[in-house]
Amino acid sequence: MLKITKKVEYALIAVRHLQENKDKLVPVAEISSSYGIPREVLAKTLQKLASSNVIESYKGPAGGYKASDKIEKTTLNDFFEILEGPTAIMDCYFESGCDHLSSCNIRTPINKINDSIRNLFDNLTLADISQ
Amino acid sequence: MLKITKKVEYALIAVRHLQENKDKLVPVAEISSSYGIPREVLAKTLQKLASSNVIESYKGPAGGYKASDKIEKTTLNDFFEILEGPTAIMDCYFESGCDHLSSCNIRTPINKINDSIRNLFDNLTLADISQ
DNA sequence: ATTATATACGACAAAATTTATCGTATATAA
DNA sequence: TTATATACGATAAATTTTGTCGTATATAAT
Repeated sequence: MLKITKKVEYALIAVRHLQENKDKLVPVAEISSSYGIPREVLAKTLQKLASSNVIESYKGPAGGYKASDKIEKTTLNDFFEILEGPTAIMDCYFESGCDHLSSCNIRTPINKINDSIRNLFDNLTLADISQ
Repeated sequence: MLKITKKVEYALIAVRHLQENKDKLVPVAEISSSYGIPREVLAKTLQKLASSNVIESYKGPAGGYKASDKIEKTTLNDFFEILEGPTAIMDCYFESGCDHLSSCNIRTPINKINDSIRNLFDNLTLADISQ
């Protein structure tokens, strides 16, 4: 439990690779083959980061991705939410539809844990964890 | 991702129930039926907490569980690890056997995130999140 | 002693989620 | 026009989580 997904793992690998290759456009295939990541999975992941402007995409031959200016200041919370949706240790924190709400005795604990984690990830940027 | 498991959810519910019923021994069936939790799953979960002395167990008729003295001071990290093993956002943090270690470029980020989460959970007790 | 009730524990099945693959469309530099 | 790269939805495979079943052990009450 409390694991990150492969998507996020791949995204972190890609981001670091882009940060280390700021001078050029890097195609998905380069990252995919360098680290043994399935190409299509990585491609979709980078598409999400691109549509949120964490990275920039360029189509066509000699195209690829590059880190955007925004990348350093992106918080872990934003990064995770771009890829996986709202950060929450239980779905009921965001979704409705719990049958047991009236008898639920862990609302306070769950909220406290959630808030602590969100606070942590809101205050850690991609730059912070790279050093 | 970063979800807690049902096991942990059930354990939290049970712990809170025991804390609210310190005057008696509570059998699994009581908690199981009160909150709609599968009996066997809850039973195994409570067995783990009992063998780690977070709660105390008593067999036989009129037996059941009760909160131990230790319960208030138990950290979230200990609580989670009793139920789920080591806290880590990626398996490679504890296990060996990664094929890509040499080309791994996210060791530092993964370690930083992990350490931050562990630090958070080491400094939050069951008492802290209940208030 | 016997019985009823409760915890203890391992093996396995079902369900849900994550991960990977496939097919097609679109943009663009050469 | 062609080759190369991103964009995106549908579906299949793999893994993990969740739940069930069967059996053993302890103990209070009769």
